[in-house]
Amino acid sequence: MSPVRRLRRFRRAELPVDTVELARFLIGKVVVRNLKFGRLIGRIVETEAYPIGDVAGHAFRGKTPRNGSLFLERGHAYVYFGYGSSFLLNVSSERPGVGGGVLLRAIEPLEGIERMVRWRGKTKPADIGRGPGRLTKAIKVDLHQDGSDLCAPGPLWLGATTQATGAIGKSVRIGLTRNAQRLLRFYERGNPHVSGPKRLRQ
DNA sequence: TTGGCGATTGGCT
DNA sequence: GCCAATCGCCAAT
Repeated sequence: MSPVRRLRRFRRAELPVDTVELARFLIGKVVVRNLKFGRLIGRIVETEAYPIGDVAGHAFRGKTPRNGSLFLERGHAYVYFGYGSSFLLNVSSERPGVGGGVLLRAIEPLEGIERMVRWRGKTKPADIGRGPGRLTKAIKVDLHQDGSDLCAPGPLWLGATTQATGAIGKSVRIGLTRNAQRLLRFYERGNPHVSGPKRLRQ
């Protein structure tokens, strides 16, 4: 864990206009959650791309009330409730009207760790933001944030610090049955906050 | 109207 | 590592 230096929010123009490129780009960047009590910051260490035409993606069958945020211009939040238990946070990733998203699968806590631990309950430090459902629980994200602009000042946004990013690994995505063979998962190699089995973390 | 299933988690072996 | 819990979505009835 290291102090957060020279934190700045992204302008939308800085985000790649392509789902897979954005998924890779976001490794090592940070997600900032502003709450009444203060600020929570997590460093993104694992993502998955759900590009245009991907049968495993929620945008595949077209726009519905549930997945509408995936069709917003890149840099908006798409949050959904999965498996009857967890909220999952995505970043919309294509042009307006085109469906695509990047799932944020894991963060390394940088700021507000005590608060994250309180909301997560009893857990190992490495597990605070390790997994997409744990991540949202740690930074208090739910359906209220669905559709919000992550490139605007406000309760939830994406940014960068000066901290260097380690080697980036690439693998199959986790937990899929359809279209499971494509290498669309990105992660910082060896980072203990990355989810999945050991072979998918190194 | 209904049944199967999923971008998961936590507890137990 | 395995498995049950949990519930909204959607395709098929």
